[in-house]
Amino acid sequence: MHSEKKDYAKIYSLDEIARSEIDKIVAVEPLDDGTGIVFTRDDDKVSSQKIGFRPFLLLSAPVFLDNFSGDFAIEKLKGNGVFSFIAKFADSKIYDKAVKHLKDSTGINPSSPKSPFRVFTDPSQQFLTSNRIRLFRGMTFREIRRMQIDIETILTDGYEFPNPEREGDAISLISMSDSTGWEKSIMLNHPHSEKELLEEFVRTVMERDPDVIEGHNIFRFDLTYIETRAKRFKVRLALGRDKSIISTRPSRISIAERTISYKRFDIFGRHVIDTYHLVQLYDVSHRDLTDYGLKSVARHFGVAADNRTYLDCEKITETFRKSPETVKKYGLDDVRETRAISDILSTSFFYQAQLIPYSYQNCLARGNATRIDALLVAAYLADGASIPAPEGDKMFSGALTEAFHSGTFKNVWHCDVRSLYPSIILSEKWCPSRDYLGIFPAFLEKLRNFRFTAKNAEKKSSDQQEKDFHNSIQTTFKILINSFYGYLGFSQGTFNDYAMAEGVTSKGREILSTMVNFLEKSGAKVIEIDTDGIYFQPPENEKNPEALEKKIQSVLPEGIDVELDETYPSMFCYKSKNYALLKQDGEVAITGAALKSRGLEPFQRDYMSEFIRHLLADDSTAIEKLTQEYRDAIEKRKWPVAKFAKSETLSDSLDAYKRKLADGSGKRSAAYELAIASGRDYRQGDQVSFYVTGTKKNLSVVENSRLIKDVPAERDENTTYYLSKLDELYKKFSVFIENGGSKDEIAPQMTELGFEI
DNA sequence: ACCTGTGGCTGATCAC
DNA sequence: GTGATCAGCCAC
Repeated sequence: MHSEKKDYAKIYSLDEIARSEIDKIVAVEPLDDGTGIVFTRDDDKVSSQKIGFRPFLLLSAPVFLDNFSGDFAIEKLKGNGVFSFIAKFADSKIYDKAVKHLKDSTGINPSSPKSPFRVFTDPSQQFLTSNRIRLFRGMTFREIRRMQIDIETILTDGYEFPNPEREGDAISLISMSDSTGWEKSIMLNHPHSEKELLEEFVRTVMERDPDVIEGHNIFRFDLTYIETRAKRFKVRLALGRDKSIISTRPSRISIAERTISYKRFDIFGRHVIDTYHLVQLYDVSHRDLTDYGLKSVARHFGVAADNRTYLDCEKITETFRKSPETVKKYGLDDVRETRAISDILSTSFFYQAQLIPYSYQNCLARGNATRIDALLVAAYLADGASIPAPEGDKMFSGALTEAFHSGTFKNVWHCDVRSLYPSIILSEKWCPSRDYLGIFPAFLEKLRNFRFTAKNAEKKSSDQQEKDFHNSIQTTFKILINSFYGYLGFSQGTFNDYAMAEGVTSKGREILSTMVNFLEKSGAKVIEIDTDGIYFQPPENEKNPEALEKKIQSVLPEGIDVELDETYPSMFCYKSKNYALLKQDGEVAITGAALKSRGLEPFQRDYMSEFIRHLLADDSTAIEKLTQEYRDAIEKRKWPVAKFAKSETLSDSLDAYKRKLADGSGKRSAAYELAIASGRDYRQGDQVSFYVTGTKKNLSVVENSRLIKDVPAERDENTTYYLSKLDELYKKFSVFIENGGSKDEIAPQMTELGFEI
């Protein structure tokens, strides 16, 4: 056993935030008979126990259930929350009837903001909340058993993409592995038939009895495919811990501005995790992945299998016929990479599930603010306290951001405030207006202290495994801490508080302004600011960053900590939120949508990146040479067409797009039109890569574009169009080329920065 | 059934 | 051509 195990509970005392009456729970399954099953794991042994489950709902007054007959009890909750009565039902059947009764008798939908009753639609949330239990308490990530699966398929001759509905397609291989290092391949013709292959798969899952099943794109591809084939061969996919069949329903996950529809699979007593979702969630905050494919992501995290073979769908069919062993190796590489990616990305969700009353699978599917809400509401109910209703949506202002100067600058320093918004909330001792127990600030403070402990433990630890463990905990708390501010402005947040949200951002603007004013007074040249950070040239006589940090700190309020973390030989500032930095080690870091957006064609991104590199090095000759090279390459079609292809994500389904066009609320878009014309099953969230054809400089892109996969033998990308794009870029950035100095563009005056120090 | 926030830049379409 | 509007992506 690792030492991390025994220390864990003591160091972080998660009980202070949410108690769990039972340890080492790996899954819960509420049933409809007034009980629920709790699965616990002790090393290799999984046990189950039945405990009571009385589904509940909240009411503003008992009168709403006066005419409802059924086995239930109403209790009064303390405090002044609107929902001050809790109705507890004997079982879910009665509960469901009561919900229907409330809807019918009042004509009000419980999800409407003015509803006099509140229901929690997630049964596992109710079960965890009402029984005061949480998943995984007292366990470390390596103690649960996670299985990875991946399938390969055979294509019917003449087809490019797999389709389980086609008679001639088939699963050729199921590759499996788990967190103990166990691996297995089930191959077509080894069990003889595809039916036997599926049966062997079901047997193996039940035998290995994993708590979690993972896969890359497992919802959209692997499980969907397996399900369809199993139906065809009448194989029962009895993968549940109660031998029940895997179930599905349409669901959605929202990741940043995108909402991805997917077919959700649920397995009784287990969790299904898609690393494809994990990868996209990760990319929201990091924005450093080129694409979300398994191989490319594995490379990005440095976990790609050694001597990996790369095969596309058609190749796999052919290769499988000739050399099944090659495909077997390929499949095992896939599950190993999936496991490695999940090791990195799912850990923080595992630890969140120890606090939040959601199943592990739901912890991933729900958003940050929703998870915080579940945590806060559970704490109130655990205390027998009434629950307020969210306040109505209001607009409020955010952070200060501005580029005071544009051009290139030598010797640029950066400072920022550590966790600005959480620090403001804590140092001001602010509390959301309806949080009468003061749980919001109390939890925020605890989480901050836990994180501090975890960071120290990580630093002190010499054992890599222990270091990783503390780092996962640290990251988990960081995510939760940062969600607290956003929660204040969340329209569905039970304790949302727009005035407080505005107070936080306003104080943030004041603090940033104080810093800017101080720096300018000291003789620094402030270049760019955003929310909590400042890029500036230090005062001429200032050589010591640490000394300056102390000076800035001295003008800030108690509890607000500034960090002068880096100095750069040179910076190119383009516009607000768009700049490039030359680091001490020679690396160039580019920030901002205008300079590195994935929406740009690769040739534009590459050109800008090199242009900026030369700009930072003051090398105008290289820029001229670069531009000439690019012109030449475009004219003579020296690059693959992919270099000119835009990749766009379809944020709507094709049907939704058509509907918007039809009712006049939408505009035509090349990506959607091409997706529709292709006849392929494009869905919301899919990527479309296309390039512009034709010969004219100005033309309608919608009417002159082609999918990248349809490039004809005779190249037809519109060189005139792309040359003009290059010219525009050159024009846009060449104004910043100047011999030996910075071209200082218009410097908009600080208008809102009226805080004197 | 699902949902953290605001601020900012750019290119494409479309009405004028 | 020009401005308004929108979608998409990004910073924090």
